[in-house]
Amino acid sequence: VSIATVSRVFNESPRVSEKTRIRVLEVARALHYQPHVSARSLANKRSDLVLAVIPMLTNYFYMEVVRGVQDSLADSDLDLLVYTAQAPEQVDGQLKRAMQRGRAEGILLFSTPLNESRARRIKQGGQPVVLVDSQHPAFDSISIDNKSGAEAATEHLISNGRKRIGLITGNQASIPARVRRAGYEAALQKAGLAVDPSIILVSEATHQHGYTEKVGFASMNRLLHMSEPVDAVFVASDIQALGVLRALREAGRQVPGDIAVVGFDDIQISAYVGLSTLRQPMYEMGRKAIELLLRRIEDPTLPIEHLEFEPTLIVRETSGHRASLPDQA
Amino acid sequence: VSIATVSRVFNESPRVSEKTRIRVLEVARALHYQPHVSARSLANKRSDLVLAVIPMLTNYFYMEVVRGVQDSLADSDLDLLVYTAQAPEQVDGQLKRAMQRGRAEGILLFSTPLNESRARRIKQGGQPVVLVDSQHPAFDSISIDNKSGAEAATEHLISNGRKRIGLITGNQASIPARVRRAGYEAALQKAGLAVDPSIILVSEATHQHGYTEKVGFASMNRLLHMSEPVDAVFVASDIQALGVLRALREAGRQVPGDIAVVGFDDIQISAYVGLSTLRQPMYEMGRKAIELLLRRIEDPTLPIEHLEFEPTLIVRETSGHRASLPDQA
DNA sequence: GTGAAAGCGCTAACAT
DNA sequence: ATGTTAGCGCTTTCAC
Repeated sequence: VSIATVSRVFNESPRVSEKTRIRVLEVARALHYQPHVSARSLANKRSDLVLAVIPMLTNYFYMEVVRGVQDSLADSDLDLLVYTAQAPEQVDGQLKRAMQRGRAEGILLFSTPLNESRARRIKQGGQPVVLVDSQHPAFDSISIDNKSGAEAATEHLISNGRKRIGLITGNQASIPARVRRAGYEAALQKAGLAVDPSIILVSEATHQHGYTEKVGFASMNRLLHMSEPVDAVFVASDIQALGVLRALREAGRQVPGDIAVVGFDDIQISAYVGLSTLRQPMYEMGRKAIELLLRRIEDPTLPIEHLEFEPTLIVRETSGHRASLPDQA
Repeated sequence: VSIATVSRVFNESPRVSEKTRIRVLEVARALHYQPHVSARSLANKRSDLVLAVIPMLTNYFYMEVVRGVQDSLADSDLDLLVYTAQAPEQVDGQLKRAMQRGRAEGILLFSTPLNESRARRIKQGGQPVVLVDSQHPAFDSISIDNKSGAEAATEHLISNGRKRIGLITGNQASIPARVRRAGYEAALQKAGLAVDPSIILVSEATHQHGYTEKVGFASMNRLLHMSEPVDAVFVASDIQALGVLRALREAGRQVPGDIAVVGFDDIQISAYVGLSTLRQPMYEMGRKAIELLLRRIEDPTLPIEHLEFEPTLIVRETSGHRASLPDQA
């Protein structure tokens, strides 16, 4: 019963005889011995910890991503330390806290646009970082192709025979909001349809970047009171789309008869209300994020990688396939 | 520029002159010096970590509780380590992993019924543990009063003038499922109504203890095909209630006209579909859980505390107040 | 294959 | 008010 030997046993060193190995293990169990994590990590210079900095964990999108993260992590001996904010403004604080803890194997940073100062601070930490749902040239990232998603949504509505398609989206301070708008406009132009700014409703709200049920409700009502009515709306987020549907219901409009609606995100509720939308492969993104992070931890010299997932169009009741007239745009 | 002094500065010891304090801080910042967490915690014998073992983090209930937990933690200097399972069977594994990490300040164990062997193993760990959404005499716990909630739901239906109230609940292996049933029966008896086993539908499913949309759908259909129809259903979980509502819709029944429905949990979707239900104060439970844990950490000799929250009835559209006939039961 | 000993970066008691 | 020193519990050369 030595001491270095015990260490060797617990680290599965081959340089220990089967006999003593078993003996040590037995005694350890009898004594309820547990190697001390901090001491290990001090001697090792590794922490077995992955940090996740998440705005609004309470969001279905993040939950699902975290589920993927956890599943991936389960195969390794890494544990997950979660820092959540209640609002984007708090992200910086949580990030600082996470970086202070330092010495984590790596950090997953969710949905946080990186300006140069932020990027520099993070680089300085010297820890591997993977960006989830945002991008920056200096870091590995996992994101989704918002533009092509928005295009797909809009094209779907066009091929449904819709002629006047409105857009309801979030605050243009949000990058996804801008990109989704770009995709919408691109699809219209590709189809030779006019882009009419009067039916593009961009939220001015800062709370949640305007991605709320309320904003959707109000925006749809504005759209309804316009002289030249729309026959479809692409709503850049499902949560807003819920408000849109409520406005339509209260106004007595048929969906998709009078007006078709397509959202974005495929949050959990969407399936229940029959909302057509674009699904992001959230779980897969979580798995991939850890994969990227582990790869980077193993070899920090690897070239930076940007993975972009394609959202997939889910057609439900709010945008049923219309008896399509021959398309003579 | 000493060394112990630096330590003192970072631990805000009063025994250091303002002058050197500032000088140390400056140099530290210039050098990007960060105290090493593992070394601290080794010397300190404290880890600044709280562990949470959660089955199915991806569940709205847990998310909300975790939100409360995180908010409470934000005021302290503790961080949250999350262990999630994908299924109750995995909880043991995750719990073991959590206990192995050991040396956490404390553990929050969610929704995990403790048999004696499990309880003993946990006690052995010697760490403060707070049970959330379960109970055991040997540990502090936070739970909700399922019985009185179920009673409230049933009484609400009775006072609505409903005469024949069915019950749809989960697998009786689940304690909440059993307790909610007991509450339902108690309320009926109190009102002098008969308890009819033929309209009490208990799920046999093991997956999620039968708390799924599918099970709700199937159960309601069975209820619909009985000779003596019900005029109300108390569904012991909102997720099942969603299935119930779908079954009703597909059968062309009016809600609450023909049949009233009350769920339990108040998951996020419930507000959108107008489901009457019982809300658990999830966020508050999270905050309280940390409060209890911190108290216990500070003074392990404190008497064990069991906090029981009352769920509150939320009346929405699926159980509108009927023009109530004079109650002459 | 096993033990002795140095050291990981910090804290805390002690000394000054 | 500051420096010196002995651990905290482990890993890891380096001997044997």
